[in-house]
Amino acid sequence: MRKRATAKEVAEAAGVSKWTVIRAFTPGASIADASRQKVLQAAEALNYSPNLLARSLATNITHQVAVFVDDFTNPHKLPVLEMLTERLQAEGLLTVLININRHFDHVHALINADQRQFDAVILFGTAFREETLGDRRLGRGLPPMFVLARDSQIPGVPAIACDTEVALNEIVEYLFDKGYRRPGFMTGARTLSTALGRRRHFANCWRQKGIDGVMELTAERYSAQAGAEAARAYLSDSPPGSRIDVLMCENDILALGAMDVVRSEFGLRVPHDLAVVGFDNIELGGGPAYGLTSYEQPTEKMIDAIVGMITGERASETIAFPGSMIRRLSA
Amino acid sequence: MRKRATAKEVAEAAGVSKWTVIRAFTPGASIADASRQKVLQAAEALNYSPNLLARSLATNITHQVAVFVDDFTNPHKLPVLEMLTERLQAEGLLTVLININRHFDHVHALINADQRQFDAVILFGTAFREETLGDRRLGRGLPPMFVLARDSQIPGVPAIACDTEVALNEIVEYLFDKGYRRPGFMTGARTLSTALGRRRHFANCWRQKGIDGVMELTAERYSAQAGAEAARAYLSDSPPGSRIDVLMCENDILALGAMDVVRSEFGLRVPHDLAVVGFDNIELGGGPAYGLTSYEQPTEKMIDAIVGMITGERASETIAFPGSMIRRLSA
DNA sequence: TTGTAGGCGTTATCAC
DNA sequence: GTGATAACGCCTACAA
Repeated sequence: MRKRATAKEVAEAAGVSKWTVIRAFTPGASIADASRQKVLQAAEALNYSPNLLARSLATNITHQVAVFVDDFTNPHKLPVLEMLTERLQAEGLLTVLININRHFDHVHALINADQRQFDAVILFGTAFREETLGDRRLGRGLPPMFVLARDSQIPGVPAIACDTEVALNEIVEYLFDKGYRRPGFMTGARTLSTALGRRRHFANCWRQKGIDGVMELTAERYSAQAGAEAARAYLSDSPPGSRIDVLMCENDILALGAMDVVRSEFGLRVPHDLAVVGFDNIELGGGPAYGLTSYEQPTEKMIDAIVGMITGERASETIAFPGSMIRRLSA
Repeated sequence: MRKRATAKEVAEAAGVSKWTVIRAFTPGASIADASRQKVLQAAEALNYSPNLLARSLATNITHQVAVFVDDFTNPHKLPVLEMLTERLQAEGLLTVLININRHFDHVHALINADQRQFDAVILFGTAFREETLGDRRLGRGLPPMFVLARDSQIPGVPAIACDTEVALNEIVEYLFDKGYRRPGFMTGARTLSTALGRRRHFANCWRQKGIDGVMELTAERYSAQAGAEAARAYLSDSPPGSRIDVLMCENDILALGAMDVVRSEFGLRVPHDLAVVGFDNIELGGGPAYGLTSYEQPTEKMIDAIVGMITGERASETIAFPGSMIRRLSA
């Protein structure tokens, strides 16, 4: 059976009151050195350490942050999670990773996060409509929320993301300079607004170059396989002469799947017959097997910002940072 | 300010005692239907839901499981995390993802997990020596621990993993049948026992085939880049005639990095000049760009087992499940 | 510097 | 079926 020593027990062993024990474990509390030593010694002997659960109940601070994730197929999530957990831990915050799926939806997760008194909720690459919240109002009951690596659909919920407008401008500028004139854009279908927003913006950039009409490819999910299927469907339907000459994909994992099909199944050369561009700059896209031209999100800045907002060192507001274009051989 | 309604407030609003409110939210409690309705109505109005923090303090059950991870470079971690969180959530358990690194080591994390009263700790792909525990004894104070996807170094801590003995036998059998005779094995250096154990077992299998001596390559970490460096170092030092003819890597990500170097920098054909085998069967290894022969861990069984042990539906004991060989073109 | 009351929001258990 | 008392282990405030 699990049985932890309590402050009371330590107090008895040390011959002081339990409040003195508490003080010994409270940085900056006024306590005599002699008492502190006695307490620490007794605590050591009893293997005592404060019960953070009880502390949280009393202080209303859990030092836990929920991170909602609904897409585990993009390898890019992993390094971001690594950095995020590290920074949060450096601030004394632990990360509760919550898998949003069919059986456990946003509302469910949010109610849970509320009941557990998490200090904050991060929507990492996921979002929901304002209506989803129903009657529950932000600011009362619900923990502060933030959207990471995506735009926010919910008024009052700040989004910390890469500046996609700047990114797409830079990408299109680059592609135009390279001489590409028949662009296509592949989205992962799942979400409406974000993906469609990006696609629309991509199209706008081309329009400013005098090029109207961006071919639209739609993958079923965000995975290499889905990217492959979408590329296959497109190439099967389009005769060689009428095809796009550059395909921008919403993220790298789609791009790699598409590239597989382009090269292996249709024998096309990348970038000569069809150029491919991704987004995220995942490690495997950078190797010689793909040499994928991509765009790197300013992950570090984004995480610094969101952690600062959670700790209160920084004002909570929507903000977008510029990333950097990664030029390789695929486009 | 966050302010949640309490059972007491609901009680006043509903004109009952707070214990009746609690009963209304306790499945299977004896309460009159009329009272329950009154309570639920009042709760609805006040937006009340039970405070799980207080409940945990009183019951000594947090419904939270800590998952320790110290390597975020292997993309294979992501789908496993997805399945693990989903299964845990299905059992009403949330996952606290803890990043073990220089600034936050196992001991630190374990003390924290203890203080927060987590129901269990999963060491996912990571482990430490028994000595690390110091004086703290298992079974008293510390939450129950499990090692996932790796062997356990700690007596009393069960490991749930893929049966590497069976796996390596099958792999070597396959390679031998294919005609390979000069094997090499690449480990990620970091950990001693597990990696070295695998390498030793790999060597044993070959010895049974009458082949002594397995070339040993050592990567600095588990990443494509580290795998590439290790392969580069080896190939640079070994003249063509004396080289191994098959390279088994401890995981896919090392294998992909190695394959990049083998093909692009040294112009060798895979598998003709040098065959490559990985472990984990990550999505990107399966595409035409690599066609990596690999070995798939029985993730689902492993997770079912560990979740069963945590919930107590299953006896806690070390167990290894056989996986399945994935034959592709790289070997 | 130290001790005391009272409270945080539940649950367990017993009396009515 | 319902109410009440005593925990759970800590923290904040105030008093000594």
